[in-house]
Amino acid sequence: MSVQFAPPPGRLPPIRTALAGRAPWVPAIDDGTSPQGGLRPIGPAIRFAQDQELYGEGDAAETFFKVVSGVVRTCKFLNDGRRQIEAFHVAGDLLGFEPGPGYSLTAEAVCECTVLPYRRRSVEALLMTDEAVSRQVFSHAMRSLTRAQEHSLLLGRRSALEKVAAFLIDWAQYSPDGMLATLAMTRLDMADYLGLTIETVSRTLSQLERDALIELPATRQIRLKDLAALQDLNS
Amino acid sequence: MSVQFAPPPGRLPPIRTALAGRAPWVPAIDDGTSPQGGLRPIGPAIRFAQDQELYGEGDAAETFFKVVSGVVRTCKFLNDGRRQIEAFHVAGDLLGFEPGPGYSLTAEAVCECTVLPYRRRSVEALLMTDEAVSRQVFSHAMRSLTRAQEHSLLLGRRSALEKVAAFLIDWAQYSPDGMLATLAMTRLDMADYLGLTIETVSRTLSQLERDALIELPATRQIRLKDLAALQDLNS
DNA sequence: CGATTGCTTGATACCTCTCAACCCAGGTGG
DNA sequence: CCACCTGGGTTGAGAGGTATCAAGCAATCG
Repeated sequence: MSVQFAPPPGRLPPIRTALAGRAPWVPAIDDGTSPQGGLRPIGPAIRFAQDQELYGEGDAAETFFKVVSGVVRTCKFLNDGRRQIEAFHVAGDLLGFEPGPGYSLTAEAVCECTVLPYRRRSVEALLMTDEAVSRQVFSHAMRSLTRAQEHSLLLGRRSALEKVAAFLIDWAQYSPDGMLATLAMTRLDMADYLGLTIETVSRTLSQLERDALIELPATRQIRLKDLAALQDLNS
Repeated sequence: MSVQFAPPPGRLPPIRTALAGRAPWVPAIDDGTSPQGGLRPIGPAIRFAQDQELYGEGDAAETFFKVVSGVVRTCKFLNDGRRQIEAFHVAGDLLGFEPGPGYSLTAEAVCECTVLPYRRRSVEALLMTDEAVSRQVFSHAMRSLTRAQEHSLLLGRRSALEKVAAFLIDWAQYSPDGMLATLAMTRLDMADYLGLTIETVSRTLSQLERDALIELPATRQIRLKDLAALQDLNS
Protein backbone atom coordinates (compact mmCIF):
# COMPACT_ATOMS: atom_id res chain seq x y z
CA MET A 1 0.00 0.00 0.00
CA SER A 2 1.38 3.34 -0.99
CA VAL A 3 1.20 4.98 2.37
CA GLN A 4 4.10 6.55 4.21
CA PHE A 5 6.51 7.33 1.48
CA ALA A 6 9.02 10.12 1.88
CA PRO A 7 7.72 12.86 4.15
CA PRO A 8 6.65 16.05 2.49
CA PRO A 9 9.44 18.62 2.24
CA GLY A 10 8.47 20.69 5.21
CA ARG A 11 5.56 22.99 5.99
CA LEU A 12 3.19 20.26 7.14
CA PRO A 13 2.81 19.37 10.77
CA PRO A 14 3.64 15.81 11.77
CA ILE A 15 0.80 13.41 11.23
CA ARG A 16 -1.31 13.08 14.31
CA THR A 17 -1.68 9.55 15.48
CA ALA A 18 -4.47 10.42 17.86
CA LEU A 19 -6.78 12.06 15.39
CA ALA A 20 -8.76 14.98 16.65
CA GLY A 21 -12.39 14.62 15.68
CA ARG A 22 -12.40 17.38 13.11
CA ALA A 23 -15.60 18.36 11.44
CA PRO A 24 -15.81 15.63 8.81
CA TRP A 25 -16.58 17.13 5.48
CA VAL A 26 -19.91 16.16 4.00
CA PRO A 27 -18.94 14.99 0.57
CA ALA A 28 -20.65 15.30 -2.75
CA ILE A 29 -22.95 12.39 -3.38
CA ASP A 30 -21.26 9.58 -5.26
CA ASP A 31 -24.39 8.53 -6.99
CA GLY A 32 -23.00 5.35 -8.47
CA THR A 33 -24.69 6.10 -11.77
CA SER A 34 -21.34 5.93 -13.52
CA PRO A 35 -19.74 2.77 -12.24
CA GLN A 36 -16.26 1.85 -13.29
CA GLY A 37 -17.53 -0.41 -16.05
CA GLY A 38 -15.44 -3.54 -16.13
CA LEU A 39 -12.95 -2.00 -13.76
CA ARG A 40 -12.73 -3.35 -10.26
CA PRO A 41 -10.88 -1.99 -7.25
CA ILE A 42 -7.89 -4.08 -6.30
CA GLY A 43 -8.89 -4.04 -2.66
CA PRO A 44 -11.22 -2.66 -0.04
CA ALA A 45 -11.50 1.02 0.72
CA ILE A 46 -8.44 2.47 2.44
CA ARG A 47 -8.75 4.95 5.25
CA PHE A 48 -6.32 7.84 5.58
CA ALA A 49 -5.92 10.10 8.57
CA GLN A 50 -5.77 13.86 8.24
CA ASP A 51 -2.56 15.04 6.55
CA GLN A 52 -1.51 11.49 5.77
CA GLU A 53 0.10 11.02 2.36
CA LEU A 54 -1.58 8.82 -0.25
CA TYR A 55 1.42 9.05 -2.55
CA GLY A 56 4.33 11.35 -3.23
CA GLU A 57 5.51 13.07 -6.39
CA GLY A 58 7.89 10.75 -8.19
CA ASP A 59 6.70 7.51 -6.61
CA ALA A 60 5.92 4.69 -8.99
CA ALA A 61 2.38 5.36 -10.18
CA GLU A 62 1.04 1.83 -10.19
CA THR A 63 -2.12 2.59 -8.29
CA PHE A 64 -4.74 5.25 -8.68
CA PHE A 65 -7.66 6.07 -6.45
CA LYS A 66 -11.27 7.03 -6.34
CA VAL A 67 -12.38 9.08 -3.38
CA VAL A 68 -15.22 7.50 -1.42
CA SER A 69 -15.49 10.02 1.41
CA GLY A 70 -13.58 13.00 2.69
CA VAL A 71 -11.32 15.34 0.74
CA VAL A 72 -7.89 14.79 -0.77
CA ARG A 73 -5.52 17.51 -1.98
CA THR A 74 -3.00 17.11 -4.79
CA CYS A 75 -0.06 19.50 -4.72
CA LYS A 76 3.44 20.30 -5.86
CA PHE A 77 6.35 21.65 -3.86
CA LEU A 78 9.34 23.84 -4.58
CA ASN A 79 12.69 23.19 -2.97
CA ASP A 80 12.22 25.78 -0.29
CA GLY A 81 8.89 24.35 0.80
CA ARG A 82 6.56 26.60 -1.12
CA ARG A 83 3.49 24.60 -1.98
CA GLN A 84 0.87 24.91 -4.67
CA ILE A 85 -2.31 22.88 -4.24
CA GLU A 86 -3.56 21.93 -7.69
CA ALA A 87 -6.94 20.57 -6.73
CA PHE A 88 -9.15 19.25 -3.97
CA HIS A 89 -10.79 15.92 -4.70
CA VAL A 90 -14.13 14.91 -3.21
CA ALA A 91 -16.22 11.74 -3.31
CA GLY A 92 -16.40 10.32 -6.81
CA ASP A 93 -13.24 12.01 -8.06
CA LEU A 94 -10.34 10.04 -9.50
CA LEU A 95 -6.77 10.90 -8.71
CA GLY A 96 -3.35 9.49 -9.38
CA PHE A 97 -3.93 8.47 -12.98
CA GLU A 98 -0.71 9.49 -14.69
CA PRO A 99 0.81 9.70 -18.15
CA GLY A 100 4.29 8.72 -17.04
CA PRO A 101 5.79 6.10 -14.75
CA GLY A 102 5.71 8.32 -11.66
CA TYR A 103 3.16 10.50 -9.92
CA SER A 104 3.49 14.12 -10.97
CA LEU A 105 1.87 15.36 -7.79
CA THR A 106 1.73 14.55 -4.11
CA ALA A 107 -1.63 13.52 -2.69
CA GLU A 108 -2.56 14.02 0.95
CA ALA A 109 -5.70 13.67 3.02
CA VAL A 110 -7.24 17.04 3.88
CA CYS A 111 -9.39 15.37 6.50
CA GLU A 112 -9.99 11.78 7.42
CA CYS A 113 -11.03 10.10 4.21
CA THR A 114 -11.45 6.79 2.44
CA VAL A 115 -10.47 5.86 -1.10
CA LEU A 116 -10.73 2.85 -3.38
CA PRO A 117 -7.52 1.65 -5.02
CA TYR A 118 -7.29 0.63 -8.67
CA ARG A 119 -4.45 -0.87 -10.60
CA ARG A 120 -3.29 1.32 -13.40
CA ARG A 121 -2.18 -1.45 -15.72
CA SER A 122 -5.55 -3.10 -15.72
CA VAL A 123 -7.09 0.17 -16.83
CA GLU A 124 -4.67 0.56 -19.65
CA ALA A 125 -5.63 -2.85 -20.88
CA LEU A 126 -9.32 -2.00 -20.61
CA LEU A 127 -8.94 1.36 -22.31
CA MET A 128 -9.18 -0.22 -25.73
CA THR A 129 -11.74 -2.87 -24.94
CA ASP A 130 -14.18 -1.51 -22.40
CA GLU A 131 -16.09 1.46 -23.64
CA ALA A 132 -17.43 2.45 -20.23
CA VAL A 133 -13.96 2.49 -18.71
CA SER A 134 -12.48 4.31 -21.64
CA ARG A 135 -15.17 6.92 -21.64
CA GLN A 136 -14.99 7.52 -17.93
CA VAL A 137 -11.23 7.75 -17.67
CA PHE A 138 -10.97 9.95 -20.71
CA SER A 139 -13.71 12.22 -19.55
CA HIS A 140 -12.02 12.44 -16.18
CA ALA A 141 -8.79 13.56 -17.81
CA MET A 142 -10.51 16.16 -19.95
CA ARG A 143 -12.48 17.61 -17.07
CA SER A 144 -9.34 17.77 -14.94
CA LEU A 145 -7.70 19.69 -17.73
CA THR A 146 -10.57 22.16 -17.97
CA ARG A 147 -10.48 22.70 -14.23
CA ALA A 148 -6.74 23.21 -14.30
CA GLN A 149 -7.18 25.90 -16.94
CA GLU A 150 -9.76 27.71 -14.86
CA HIS A 151 -7.35 27.49 -11.98
CA SER A 152 -4.57 29.05 -14.04
CA LEU A 153 -6.77 32.01 -14.88
CA LEU A 154 -7.50 32.44 -11.19
CA LEU A 155 -3.86 32.16 -10.15
CA GLY A 156 -2.47 34.38 -12.86
CA ARG A 157 -5.02 37.12 -13.25
CA ARG A 158 -7.28 37.45 -10.24
CA SER A 159 -6.83 39.58 -7.13
CA ALA A 160 -6.96 38.16 -3.62
CA LEU A 161 -10.55 39.31 -3.23
CA GLU A 162 -11.58 37.64 -6.46
CA LYS A 163 -9.73 34.46 -5.62
CA VAL A 164 -11.39 34.06 -2.26
CA ALA A 165 -14.83 34.87 -3.67
CA ALA A 166 -14.41 32.26 -6.39
CA PHE A 167 -13.30 29.72 -3.84
CA LEU A 168 -16.31 30.30 -1.63
CA ILE A 169 -18.75 30.06 -4.51
CA ASP A 170 -17.13 26.81 -5.59
CA TRP A 171 -17.49 25.17 -2.23
CA ALA A 172 -20.94 26.51 -1.51
CA GLN A 173 -22.11 24.55 -4.57
CA TYR A 174 -22.06 21.44 -2.42
CA SER A 175 -24.60 22.83 0.02
CA PRO A 176 -28.33 22.35 -0.63
CA ASP A 177 -28.97 26.01 -1.37
CA GLY A 178 -25.53 26.85 -2.72
CA MET A 179 -25.13 29.52 -0.07
CA LEU A 180 -23.14 27.78 2.67
CA ALA A 181 -19.54 26.81 2.20
CA THR A 182 -18.55 24.07 4.62
CA LEU A 183 -14.80 23.79 4.44
CA ALA A 184 -12.81 20.66 5.11
CA MET A 185 -9.50 22.49 4.88
CA THR A 186 -7.48 24.94 6.92
CA ARG A 187 -6.67 28.50 5.91
CA LEU A 188 -3.23 27.26 4.89
CA ASP A 189 -4.79 24.87 2.43
CA MET A 190 -6.97 27.65 1.08
CA ALA A 191 -3.96 29.92 0.74
CA ASP A 192 -1.84 27.33 -1.04
CA TYR A 193 -4.68 26.59 -3.42
CA LEU A 194 -5.25 30.27 -4.20
CA GLY A 195 -1.62 31.30 -4.42
CA LEU A 196 -1.85 33.54 -1.33
CA THR A 197 -0.71 33.53 2.29
CA ILE A 198 -2.89 32.58 5.22
CA GLU A 199 -2.83 36.15 6.46
CA THR A 200 -4.17 37.47 3.18
CA VAL A 201 -6.89 34.81 3.13
CA SER A 202 -7.88 35.68 6.67
CA ARG A 203 -7.89 39.40 6.01
CA THR A 204 -9.89 38.97 2.85
CA LEU A 205 -12.52 36.90 4.63
CA SER A 206 -12.72 39.55 7.35
CA GLN A 207 -13.17 42.24 4.74
CA LEU A 208 -15.92 40.28 2.99
CA GLU A 209 -17.63 39.92 6.34
CA ARG A 210 -17.29 43.64 7.11
CA ASP A 211 -18.79 44.41 3.72
CA ALA A 212 -21.65 42.05 4.53
CA LEU A 213 -21.01 39.74 1.60
CA ILE A 214 -20.52 36.75 3.89
CA GLU A 215 -21.04 35.62 7.46
CA LEU A 216 -18.65 33.47 9.46
CA PRO A 217 -20.68 31.46 11.95
CA ALA A 218 -17.62 29.24 12.42
CA THR A 219 -14.15 29.27 10.92
CA ARG A 220 -15.05 26.36 8.68
CA GLN A 221 -18.58 27.51 7.93
CA ILE A 222 -19.06 30.47 5.64
CA ARG A 223 -22.48 31.72 4.67
CA LEU A 224 -22.80 33.67 1.46
CA LYS A 225 -25.07 36.61 2.21
CA ASP A 226 -24.75 38.39 -1.12
CA LEU A 227 -24.18 35.85 -3.83
CA ALA A 228 -24.67 38.37 -6.62
CA ALA A 229 -21.93 40.61 -5.28
CA LEU A 230 -19.62 37.63 -4.90
CA GLN A 231 -20.34 36.54 -8.45
CA ASP A 232 -19.60 40.03 -9.69
CA LEU A 233 -16.12 39.55 -8.31
CA ASN A 234 -15.83 36.53 -10.58
CA SER A 235 -16.08 38.81 -13.60
CA MET B 1 -13.69 27.28 -41.59
CA SER B 2 -13.71 28.52 -38.05
CA VAL B 3 -12.01 31.81 -38.69
CA GLN B 4 -13.37 35.21 -37.77
CA PHE B 5 -15.74 34.40 -34.98
CA ALA B 6 -16.49 37.02 -32.36
CA PRO B 7 -13.56 39.38 -31.94
CA PRO B 8 -11.51 38.95 -28.78
CA PRO B 9 -12.76 41.12 -25.92
CA GLY B 10 -10.21 43.88 -26.29
CA ARG B 11 -6.48 44.13 -25.66
CA LEU B 12 -5.44 42.77 -29.02
CA PRO B 13 -4.55 45.04 -31.89
CA PRO B 14 -6.60 44.71 -35.08
CA ILE B 15 -5.49 41.93 -37.32
CA ARG B 16 -3.08 43.12 -39.93
CA THR B 17 -4.11 42.27 -43.39
CA ALA B 18 -0.76 43.05 -44.87
CA LEU B 19 1.35 40.80 -42.73
CA ALA B 20 4.65 42.17 -41.67
CA GLY B 21 7.40 39.70 -42.30
CA ARG B 22 7.97 38.86 -38.66
CA ALA B 23 10.71 36.51 -37.71
CA PRO B 24 8.94 33.22 -38.40
CA TRP B 25 9.40 30.93 -35.47
CA VAL B 26 11.42 27.85 -36.25
CA PRO B 27 9.19 25.11 -34.94
CA ALA B 28 9.97 21.88 -33.23
CA ILE B 29 10.39 19.10 -35.72
CA ASP B 30 7.18 17.23 -36.33
CA ASP B 31 8.94 13.98 -36.95
CA GLY B 32 5.93 12.11 -38.21
CA THR B 33 6.87 9.09 -36.15
CA SER B 34 3.51 9.23 -34.43
CA PRO B 35 1.02 9.62 -37.23
CA GLN B 36 -2.63 10.01 -36.49
CA GLY B 37 -3.33 6.32 -36.95
CA GLY B 38 -6.54 5.90 -38.83
CA LEU B 39 -7.35 9.53 -38.34
CA ARG B 40 -7.31 11.79 -41.33
CA PRO B 41 -7.52 15.57 -41.53
CA ILE B 42 -10.79 16.82 -42.96
CA GLY B 43 -9.00 19.19 -45.25
CA PRO B 44 -5.71 20.71 -46.30
CA ALA B 45 -3.57 22.76 -43.94
CA ILE B 46 -5.06 26.13 -43.03
CA ARG B 47 -2.94 29.23 -42.81
CA PHE B 48 -3.57 31.85 -40.13
CA ALA B 49 -2.10 35.31 -39.98
CA GLN B 50 -0.57 36.74 -36.85
CA ASP B 51 -3.19 37.42 -34.15
CA GLN B 52 -5.91 35.78 -36.19
CA GLU B 53 -8.35 33.69 -34.20
CA LEU B 54 -8.61 29.95 -34.81
CA TYR B 55 -11.63 29.65 -32.55
CA GLY B 56 -13.21 31.45 -29.63
CA GLU B 57 -14.22 30.29 -26.18
CA GLY B 58 -17.77 28.99 -26.35
CA ASP B 59 -17.85 28.30 -30.07
CA ALA B 60 -19.10 24.88 -31.09
CA ALA B 61 -16.09 22.60 -30.78
CA GLU B 62 -16.58 20.47 -33.85
CA THR B 63 -13.08 20.80 -35.16
CA PHE B 64 -9.73 20.41 -33.52
CA PHE B 65 -6.30 21.12 -34.92
CA LYS B 66 -2.77 19.95 -35.16
CA VAL B 67 -0.12 22.60 -35.54
CA VAL B 68 2.04 22.12 -38.62
CA SER B 69 4.16 25.25 -38.36
CA GLY B 70 4.24 28.41 -36.30
CA VAL B 71 2.93 28.94 -32.79
CA VAL B 72 -0.63 29.14 -31.46
CA ARG B 73 -1.69 30.46 -28.06
CA THR B 74 -4.72 29.29 -26.11
CA CYS B 75 -6.08 31.72 -23.57
CA LYS B 76 -8.96 32.82 -21.40
CA PHE B 77 -10.29 36.30 -20.76
CA LEU B 78 -11.98 38.08 -17.89
CA ASN B 79 -14.72 40.62 -18.49
CA ASP B 80 -12.42 43.58 -18.12
CA GLY B 81 -9.99 42.26 -20.70
CA ARG B 82 -7.44 40.65 -18.43
CA ARG B 83 -6.01 37.70 -20.28
CA GLN B 84 -4.32 34.50 -19.16
CA ILE B 85 -2.48 32.50 -21.78
CA GLU B 86 -2.75 28.84 -20.85
CA ALA B 87 -0.27 27.43 -23.30
CA PHE B 88 1.71 27.96 -26.48
CA HIS B 89 1.36 25.22 -29.06
CA VAL B 90 4.11 24.39 -31.55
CA ALA B 91 4.37 22.01 -34.48
CA GLY B 92 2.98 18.60 -33.62
CA ASP B 93 0.77 19.81 -30.78
CA LEU B 94 -2.96 19.20 -30.76
CA LEU B 95 -5.39 21.85 -29.61
CA GLY B 96 -9.10 22.31 -29.47
CA PHE B 97 -10.02 18.82 -28.35
CA GLU B 98 -12.70 19.42 -25.75
CA PRO B 99 -14.77 17.52 -23.19
CA GLY B 100 -17.91 19.56 -23.73
CA PRO B 101 -19.81 20.94 -26.70
CA GLY B 102 -17.93 24.26 -26.77
CA TYR B 103 -14.33 25.35 -26.74
CA SER B 104 -13.18 26.24 -23.24
CA LEU B 105 -10.41 28.48 -24.52
CA THR B 106 -9.75 30.92 -27.28
CA ALA B 107 -7.00 30.03 -29.77
CA GLU B 108 -5.06 32.62 -31.72
CA ALA B 109 -2.04 32.61 -33.98
CA VAL B 110 1.04 33.99 -32.25
CA CYS B 111 2.77 34.32 -35.60
CA GLU B 112 1.84 33.23 -39.06
CA CYS B 113 1.12 29.55 -38.79
CA THR B 114 -0.51 26.56 -40.45
CA VAL B 115 -2.67 23.88 -38.87
CA LEU B 116 -4.42 20.71 -39.96
CA PRO B 117 -8.12 20.42 -39.14
CA TYR B 118 -9.71 17.24 -37.77
CA ARG B 119 -13.30 16.44 -37.12
CA ARG B 120 -13.97 15.73 -33.50
CA ARG B 121 -16.78 13.26 -34.04
CA SER B 122 -14.69 11.00 -36.17
CA VAL B 123 -12.13 10.81 -33.39
CA GLU B 124 -14.72 9.90 -30.85
CA ALA B 125 -15.76 7.03 -33.01
CA LEU B 126 -12.19 5.91 -33.46
CA LEU B 127 -11.37 6.21 -29.78
CA MET B 128 -12.73 2.76 -29.09
CA THR B 129 -11.59 1.07 -32.24
CA ASP B 130 -8.26 2.50 -33.26
CA GLU B 131 -5.56 1.89 -30.72
CA ALA B 132 -3.12 4.35 -32.26
CA VAL B 133 -5.67 7.16 -32.22
CA SER B 134 -6.83 6.33 -28.75
CA ARG B 135 -3.34 6.20 -27.39
CA GLN B 136 -2.28 9.43 -29.00
CA VAL B 137 -5.30 11.46 -28.04
CA PHE B 138 -5.31 10.17 -24.51
CA SER B 139 -1.62 10.76 -24.10
CA HIS B 140 -2.11 14.26 -25.45
CA ALA B 141 -4.73 14.96 -22.81
CA MET B 142 -2.61 13.63 -19.99
CA ARG B 143 0.46 15.56 -21.04
CA SER B 144 -1.58 18.73 -21.35
CA LEU B 145 -2.79 18.15 -17.83
CA THR B 146 0.72 17.68 -16.50
CA ARG B 147 1.84 20.85 -18.22
CA ALA B 148 -1.11 22.76 -16.83
CA GLN B 149 -0.17 21.65 -13.33
CA GLU B 150 3.40 22.83 -13.79
CA HIS B 151 1.98 26.09 -15.01
CA SER B 152 -0.17 26.46 -11.91
CA LEU B 153 2.86 26.03 -9.70
CA LEU B 154 4.61 28.73 -11.66
CA LEU B 155 1.67 31.12 -11.56
CA GLY B 156 0.84 30.59 -7.92
CA ARG B 157 4.18 30.28 -6.23
CA ARG B 158 7.01 31.71 -8.29
CA SER B 159 8.41 35.23 -8.33
CA ALA B 160 8.74 37.28 -11.49
CA LEU B 161 12.43 36.39 -11.72
CA GLU B 162 11.70 32.70 -11.40
CA LYS B 163 8.86 32.87 -13.89
CA VAL B 164 10.94 34.52 -16.57
CA ALA B 165 13.87 32.17 -15.99
CA ALA B 166 11.60 29.15 -16.33
CA PHE B 167 10.12 30.57 -19.50
CA LEU B 168 13.51 31.13 -21.09
CA ILE B 169 14.73 27.65 -20.23
CA ASP B 170 11.56 26.18 -21.71
CA TRP B 171 11.96 27.93 -25.03
CA ALA B 172 15.68 27.44 -25.26
CA GLN B 173 14.98 23.70 -25.33
CA TYR B 174 14.05 24.07 -28.96
CA SER B 175 17.47 25.37 -29.95
CA PRO B 176 20.24 22.93 -30.90
CA ASP B 177 22.30 23.60 -27.80
CA GLY B 178 19.44 24.51 -25.49
CA MET B 179 21.02 27.89 -24.85
CA LEU B 180 19.23 30.19 -27.26
CA ALA B 181 15.59 31.09 -26.82
CA THR B 182 14.08 32.27 -30.10
CA LEU B 183 10.73 33.76 -29.26
CA ALA B 184 7.75 33.88 -31.56
CA MET B 185 5.74 36.02 -29.18
CA THR B 186 5.71 39.60 -27.93
CA ARG B 187 6.43 40.71 -24.39
CA LEU B 188 2.68 41.02 -23.90
CA ASP B 189 2.24 37.34 -24.70
CA MET B 190 5.04 36.46 -22.31
CA ALA B 191 3.47 38.58 -19.61
CA ASP B 192 0.02 37.10 -20.06
CA TYR B 193 1.46 33.61 -19.98
CA LEU B 194 3.48 34.28 -16.83
CA GLY B 195 0.83 36.26 -14.98
CA LEU B 196 2.84 39.49 -15.07
CA THR B 197 2.79 42.83 -16.89
CA ILE B 198 4.94 43.67 -19.88
CA GLU B 199 6.88 46.18 -17.82
CA THR B 200 7.80 43.58 -15.23
CA VAL B 201 8.83 41.13 -17.94
CA SER B 202 10.99 43.77 -19.57
CA ARG B 203 12.57 44.86 -16.30
CA THR B 204 13.25 41.27 -15.32
CA LEU B 205 14.97 40.55 -18.61
CA SER B 206 17.06 43.67 -18.19
CA GLN B 207 18.04 42.57 -14.70
CA LEU B 208 19.01 39.11 -15.91
CA GLU B 209 21.14 40.77 -18.56
CA ARG B 210 22.78 43.11 -16.04
CA ASP B 211 23.54 40.10 -13.87
CA ALA B 212 25.09 38.39 -16.90
CA LEU B 213 22.72 35.43 -16.83
CA ILE B 214 21.49 36.17 -20.34
CA GLU B 215 22.31 38.21 -23.42
CA LEU B 216 19.79 39.98 -25.63
CA PRO B 217 21.20 40.09 -29.16
CA ALA B 218 17.68 40.95 -30.35
CA THR B 219 14.41 41.41 -28.56
CA ARG B 220 13.21 38.02 -29.75
CA GLN B 221 16.56 36.29 -29.33
CA ILE B 222 17.77 35.56 -25.85
CA ARG B 223 21.00 33.74 -25.22
CA LEU B 224 21.37 31.92 -21.91
CA LYS B 225 24.84 32.71 -20.65
CA ASP B 226 24.57 31.02 -17.27
CA LEU B 227 22.20 28.11 -17.52
CA ALA B 228 23.10 26.79 -14.09
CA ALA B 229 22.16 30.05 -12.42
CA LEU B 230 18.91 30.15 -14.34
CA GLN B 231 18.12 26.60 -13.35
CA ASP B 232 18.80 27.47 -9.72
CA LEU B 233 15.96 29.96 -10.01
CA ASN B 234 13.73 27.05 -10.97
CA SER B 235 14.13 25.57 -7.50
C1' DC C 1 9.14 61.92 -43.08
C1' DG C 2 5.34 61.21 -39.51
C1' DA C 3 2.72 57.47 -37.39
C1' DT C 4 2.52 53.19 -35.31
C1' DT C 5 4.09 49.21 -32.80
C1' DG C 6 6.92 46.93 -29.65
C1' DC C 7 9.93 47.62 -26.09
C1' DT C 8 12.49 49.84 -22.22
C1' DT C 9 12.96 52.72 -18.29
C1' DG C 10 11.58 55.83 -14.42
C1' DA C 11 8.60 57.43 -10.54
C1' DT C 12 5.11 56.28 -7.72
C1' DA C 13 1.18 53.70 -5.75
C1' DC C 14 -0.71 49.80 -3.98
C1' DC C 15 -1.43 45.11 -3.06
C1' DT C 16 0.30 41.31 -0.87
C1' DC C 17 3.91 39.36 1.98
C1' DT C 18 6.61 39.19 6.16
C1' DC C 19 7.18 39.34 10.89
C1' DA C 20 5.02 39.70 15.12
C1' DA C 21 1.65 39.66 18.70
C1' DC C 22 -2.48 38.00 20.26
C1' DC C 23 -6.82 35.25 20.77
C1' DC C 24 -9.40 31.13 21.20
C1' DA C 25 -10.57 26.25 21.63
C1' DG C 26 -9.12 21.81 22.78
C1' DG C 27 -6.15 18.65 24.93
C1' DT C 28 -2.98 17.34 28.57
C1' DG C 29 -1.20 16.73 32.92
C1' DG C 30 -0.18 18.21 37.51
C1' DC D 1 -9.90 22.20 38.49
C1' DC D 2 -6.66 24.88 36.57
C1' DA D 3 -2.25 25.88 34.41
C1' DC D 4 -0.12 25.04 30.42
C1' DC D 5 0.67 23.89 25.76
C1' DT D 6 -0.45 23.46 20.96
C1' DG D 7 -2.65 24.35 16.61
C1' DG D 8 -5.47 27.20 13.97
C1' DG D 9 -6.94 31.70 13.16
C1' DT D 10 -6.99 36.90 13.34
C1' DT D 11 -5.00 41.38 13.34
C1' DG D 12 -1.38 45.04 13.07
C1' DA D 13 2.87 47.44 11.35
C1' DG D 14 6.08 47.68 8.05
C1' DA D 15 8.62 46.09 3.95
C1' DG D 16 8.85 44.69 -0.57
C1' DG D 17 7.51 43.19 -5.06
C1' DT D 18 4.75 44.10 -8.80
C1' DA D 19 1.40 47.16 -11.07
C1' DT D 20 0.31 51.59 -12.83
C1' DC D 21 1.13 55.72 -15.24
C1' DA D 22 4.10 58.15 -18.06
C1' DA D 23 7.90 59.25 -21.09
C1' DG D 24 11.15 58.03 -24.47
C1' DC D 25 13.53 55.08 -27.99
C1' DA D 26 14.18 52.11 -32.11
C1' DA D 27 12.39 49.82 -36.00
C1' DT D 28 8.94 49.41 -39.39
C1' DC D 29 5.50 51.02 -42.38
C1' DG D 30 2.77 54.04 -45.06
